[in-house]
Amino acid sequence: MPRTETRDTARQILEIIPVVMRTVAAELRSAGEMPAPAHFGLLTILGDQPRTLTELALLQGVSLPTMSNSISTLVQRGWVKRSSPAKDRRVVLIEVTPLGRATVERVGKAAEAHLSERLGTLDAASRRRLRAGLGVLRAVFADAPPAALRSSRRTSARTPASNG
Amino acid sequence: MPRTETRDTARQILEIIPVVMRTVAAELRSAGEMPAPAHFGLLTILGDQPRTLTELALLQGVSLPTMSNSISTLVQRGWVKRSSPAKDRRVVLIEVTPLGRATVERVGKAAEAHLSERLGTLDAASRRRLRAGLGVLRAVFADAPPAALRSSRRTSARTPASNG
DNA sequence: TCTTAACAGTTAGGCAGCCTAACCTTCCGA
DNA sequence: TCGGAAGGTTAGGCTGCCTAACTGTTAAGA
Repeated sequence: MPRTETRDTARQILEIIPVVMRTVAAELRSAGEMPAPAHFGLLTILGDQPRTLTELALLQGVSLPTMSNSISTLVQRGWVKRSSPAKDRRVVLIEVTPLGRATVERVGKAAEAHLSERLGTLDAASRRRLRAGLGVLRAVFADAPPAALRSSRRTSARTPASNG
Repeated sequence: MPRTETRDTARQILEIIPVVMRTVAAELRSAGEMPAPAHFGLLTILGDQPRTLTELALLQGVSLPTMSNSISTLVQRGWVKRSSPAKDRRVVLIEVTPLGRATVERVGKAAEAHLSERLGTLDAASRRRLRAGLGVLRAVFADAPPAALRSSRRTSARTPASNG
């Protein structure tokens, strides 16, 4: 990609993502008993299979303490539960509860309701572009975490360059 | 759009946006003296023309106190300055400083550098899809703020349905 | 076996963005 | 002139994110 095009894309991301984030967060807040946007992906990941804290931190790109605190919040609300396999008592396995599954479903519906208002004005082509673009974003930022799964932790689970 | 398609899009947004947000935030943090992601759009808006606090809050979809605090931060760093027009001394006009402009430029370059690594693996078609999708996101979330510019404030600058 | 290093997670402390409630100042219309 | 409306700021609180420091568990080597 030409340099200027990359620059432009970078600026677009910087301008738009925070706005989307705020909007989504506000809508979830207003919908009552909902997971924070940062926790929704977590519940979705856990919907597939139980995971350890370290795996989750790597997958989401946050530090271990942050993930530990996030999970504590989700546990408090009854959406996931911790368990320690007898095999290796250091690790903590996180599983989603039935209530957690129901909540993901509920959030999906609420988000759909809010979003359908906004998406209503779009033509079919724009909706297709939106979905395609989200797919690329996922590929770039979620499916291919920078240096995850082989970072050296103890300096956080992030890529070295990302440390504050 | 069919109901299930909207639902799916909503979930995609809920899963991906926070990850992108974290990644971008981490990269800006690691780059040193940079505006928070939430402040970048602000500087960009002010690059066009000076604005009042209320305008900025409406455009960005945040409450007036939040905008006031954000601006205080930017003032402290020397990126914008407050001024009161003699015409109406209630209002506060915010202008970007030369340093602020330079910073926007610097952030653009830093973001480009980080992003180009990630975007490097994409083929031309994917890059096009990414840009197109960002354009739609902007149209949906930024260019058409829900009920802004005609909300009744004192209950915040947000749309009534968005209040916590 | 015993000691030590590596590993998984938690706790403590701190920063930033977001919110509502309450407040101050300025403007304007009756 | 006086009271309400309008533009901002301050105070207090929540959450997510971080690093540093700590606890408990496992594994490896003398």
